[in-house]
Amino acid sequence: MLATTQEIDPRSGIAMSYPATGRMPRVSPAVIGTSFLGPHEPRATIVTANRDEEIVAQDDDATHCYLIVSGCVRTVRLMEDGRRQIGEFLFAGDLFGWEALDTHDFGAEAVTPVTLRRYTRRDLEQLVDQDRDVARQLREIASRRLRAGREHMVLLGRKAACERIASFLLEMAARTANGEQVIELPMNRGDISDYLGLTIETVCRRLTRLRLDGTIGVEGAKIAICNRHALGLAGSDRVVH
Amino acid sequence: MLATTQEIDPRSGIAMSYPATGRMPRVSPAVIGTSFLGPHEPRATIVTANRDEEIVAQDDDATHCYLIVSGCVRTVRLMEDGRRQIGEFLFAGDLFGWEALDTHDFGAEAVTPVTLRRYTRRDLEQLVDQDRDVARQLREIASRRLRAGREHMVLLGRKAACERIASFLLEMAARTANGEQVIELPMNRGDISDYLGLTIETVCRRLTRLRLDGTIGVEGAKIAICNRHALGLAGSDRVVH
DNA sequence: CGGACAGTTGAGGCCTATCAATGGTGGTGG
DNA sequence: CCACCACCATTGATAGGCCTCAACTGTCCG
Repeated sequence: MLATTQEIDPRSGIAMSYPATGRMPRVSPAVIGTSFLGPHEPRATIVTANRDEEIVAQDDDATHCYLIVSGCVRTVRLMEDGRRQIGEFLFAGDLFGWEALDTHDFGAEAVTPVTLRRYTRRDLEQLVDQDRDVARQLREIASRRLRAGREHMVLLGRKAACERIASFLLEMAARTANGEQVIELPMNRGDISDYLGLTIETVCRRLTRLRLDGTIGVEGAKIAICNRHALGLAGSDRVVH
Repeated sequence: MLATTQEIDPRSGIAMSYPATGRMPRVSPAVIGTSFLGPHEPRATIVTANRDEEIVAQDDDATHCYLIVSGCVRTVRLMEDGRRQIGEFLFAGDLFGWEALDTHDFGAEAVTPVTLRRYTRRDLEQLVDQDRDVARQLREIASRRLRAGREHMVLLGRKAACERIASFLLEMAARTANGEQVIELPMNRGDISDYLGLTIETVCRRLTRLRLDGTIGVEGAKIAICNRHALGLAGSDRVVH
C-alpha cells in the first residue's frame, strides 16, 4: 500500500501543488530540474511521508515512481524471519521505483520526513519514449545505480566491519557534500547496520574505536571526520554518487 | 587492455566474421536475436577468449560492450590486497559493458571459453537513440540487472553460508534451465566463493553438508539437486533471471 | 516519574576465516 | 609409460571476528 500523509491537489499542475504553507519546498530548482523537467514534465503529485513511514511496500504493484524533493529514503528488503537489508539510501534529486518490473522488489521508507514527486510509471515511460535526452538521462541514472550497487556488493562481500563503517562515512560525506568535515547522519544505527550487513552493536563498537583512534568524532548522529586519510585507508574504495 | 585470442576480420560485416572453422558459432539464432538485432544491428566484431582470459580490465576505458554468444563470463573487482568480489556470472544472451560511465568499474573474464559479439558503445548508443524498442529492451535489461544486484546484496549482507550456497545453486539451476535436476557448474570453487563472499573452504564444507543431508549430490562441477524443497528453505529467495 | 527508545558497552559463544595437510586429476616431459 | 608437477577440491585444527544476549545510560515524552 501507498502511505501518503498529505497529497496536495493532484488535479492541478505543479504550480498549485506545493505544500499548504504556500512556500516552495526548500530545494534548489536545479535539483528538480536535473531530472525530467524538460519541455514536457510528466504530471506529478506531491507526496509527503513522515519518519519511518512506508512509501512503497515490498512487492507492491509498480504503478508509480518517485523523485525525492527533500529528505532521505531507504529501500528495504525484509526476510521472512525479520532479517533486513537496506539496498540504498536516497536523497534529494534521486529517483526511485522507475526500474521496477511488475512489482517493487524492495520497499521504500522515509528515513526523515520527505517530500516526493510521484509520477505514474506510464507517464514516465511515455516521456522517455518521446524525449531522447530524458532517455539518456535515465540510462545514466541506471548506470550509476548499477555501479553503486556493485560497489556495495564489494563492501558486503569482502570488507571487514571497520572498512564498512569507513566506506559508509566517506559515502555519506560525499553525498552531504557541504564541504564541512562534520556530517549529520539522517539515519539511526539500526539503519546503518542493515545497510552494511552488520549488527547495531558492531556499528557502535567500530564507531567507538574510530573515535578513540582520533579518526572521527561521534556525537549521536553528528560525525566529524578528523582524519580523512585514515578513513580512506580503512575503507578505500570508490564513492558512487 | 582487451585480450582477444582471435578476432576475425573486423572490417567485413558479421557474415564474414565467424570463427575460422567456417561454421557459425553454436548458438541458436533466437539467442542472438533477442538482443539488439532489429532492422539495424550495429556492427559487431566476433571475439573469443579462453578460460580465465581477461575480456575487459577493471578501469578500462569504456569503449566497447559485449553480447555473450556462448560460454560463461564473470565480472570481477580486485581490491589492492588481493581480495576479490565477483559481481555476476553472465551467460549466452547476456549483454555487459553497456552500462559503464567512463570506465568499466568491474573487469570481465572468461569462466569458460567464450564467444562474444563486441559492439562499440557509440554504435549501441546510436541504435538506442534511434530505435524506441531497443531502448525499451535496454531499460528492461537495466531493471533486471538492478534487481539481481539487490537480490545479491541481501545474500551478501544477511544470509548465512548455507543459505548463500543454496541460493546460488537455485540461481544456477534456474539459468541452466534444461529441466534436468543435474547442473554442471562452469565455474570452480574459487569463483563461487568470491561470488558469495565466502572462502573456498567454506563453500566446500557447506556443499559437503548439503550432500550428507541428501539435499544435493556433488561430483566435482556436477551438482544434482535431490531435494529442491530443502534447498528452497535454506536459500529462500527470488531468482532474477 | 515511569516507560519507551536509541545508543553504548560487556561477556561469551558461534560461525567463518585461516593455516595446513591430503587425495585426485590432468598435463608434461623424461 | 609413468614420474612429476600444478592445480583443484576436500577435510582437519585452530583462531578470530562478529553476533547474541544482557545491562546500563541518557533523552524524550506522556
